[in-house]
Amino acid sequence: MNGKQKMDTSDKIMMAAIDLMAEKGYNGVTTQEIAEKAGYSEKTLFRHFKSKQNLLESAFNRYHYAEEMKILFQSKIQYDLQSDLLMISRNYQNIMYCNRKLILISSKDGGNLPSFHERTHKHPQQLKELLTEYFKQMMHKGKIIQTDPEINALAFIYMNFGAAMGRINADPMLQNIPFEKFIEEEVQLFTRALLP
Amino acid sequence: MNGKQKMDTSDKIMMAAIDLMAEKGYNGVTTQEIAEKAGYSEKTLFRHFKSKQNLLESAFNRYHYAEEMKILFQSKIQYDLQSDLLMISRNYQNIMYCNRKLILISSKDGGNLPSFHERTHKHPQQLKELLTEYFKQMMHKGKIIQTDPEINALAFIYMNFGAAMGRINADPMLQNIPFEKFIEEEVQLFTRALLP
DNA sequence: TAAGACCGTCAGTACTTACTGTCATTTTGA
DNA sequence: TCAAAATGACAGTAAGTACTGACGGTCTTA
Repeated sequence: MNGKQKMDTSDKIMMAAIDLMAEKGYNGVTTQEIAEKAGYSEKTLFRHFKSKQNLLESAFNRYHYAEEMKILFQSKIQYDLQSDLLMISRNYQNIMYCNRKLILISSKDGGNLPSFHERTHKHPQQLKELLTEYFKQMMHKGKIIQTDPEINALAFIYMNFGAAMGRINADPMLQNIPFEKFIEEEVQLFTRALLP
Repeated sequence: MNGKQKMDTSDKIMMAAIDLMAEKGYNGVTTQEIAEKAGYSEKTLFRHFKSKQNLLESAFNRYHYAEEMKILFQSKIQYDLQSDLLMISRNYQNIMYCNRKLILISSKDGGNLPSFHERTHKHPQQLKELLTEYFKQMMHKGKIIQTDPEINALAFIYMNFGAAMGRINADPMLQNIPFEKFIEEEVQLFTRALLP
């Protein structure tokens, strides 16, 4: 097989699948529709993927963007509250935006597709632990006030999660505000709340 | 028709439909399954609802809990930041929790079901406007610092939205923390950030 | 030019599923 | 106790859908 040619076809089909499934859900889209959107016949779709489920799994593996938060924490933390939170928030939002369509599919059909939910819920858990540990250290250094570090981490994550979902769903509430500005102000709000 | 008896049957079927659709999505559940879960035959389901779509719409109308945020603001605001935010947050979380299954259905199949997305996105928009206006007034009274009231409103809503989604999806991150405590701390964090 | 990789068309299979019709049975209320 | 209402059992229809097989065409490459 040529490789390049086949890769192009597979890619087009996978992207079409992601687009349509993000919009209408796994069960809301037919293999016929996916093939048509990709510009191929349904037969070709099944020549490249052995089943509809296999198509989704392949697409997920191919286009799932995962950045290791742990490395980020180890390498870029400066123990300056504002710049650290800004760095974390920007990276989180970047990951969420890169994976936005997979996130939509996961939120629609996560219950049905087995390995899906697991992989989309491992990262947040890790982030919470890293962030909790970070707040603990900052408290120990006397750089932030004494508060529950776990709850602070949760609040920060949930605020970022809410904003990410708003952006993904094109929330009209966000229309008038540049997203980057929202992130900066959100971080500043947190900073004011936690600085001694 | 008796009315009472039929209402019981209809209710059971609607609740079964909501339960299953919240779990597996509109297209992931069959009328057969719904009827069985409700304890009736599929035929009876179609005697009470003319179609699957009609069943969902009826269930939505019957069980959609809508509290007027506007009235809440008009009657219960005291212009004390901490108690006001706590009241707003508790009410918001209450509405989200009452509608949790409908919210799940809406997030899965909102794209397909026409009138759905509209009705689940009108309230947040109104809340944002009320909250923005509230922060403006608080700034004018000198009770909070000078910041962008719209962004503050957004941040507060998104943090609450994120937490609500976490609770709805039984997020393991929330396991160790009583939800009410999280709400209180979250409000306190906001209060510290905005008080002069 | 010949072989092979890739694709389209079309017909078709097997299964699911929303929805209906018929008739008998049970439940309910006056 | 009787009539009406509600339900179940079962068979069946029509449409949709994932997936396959057979054949022929086109394009690249050696």
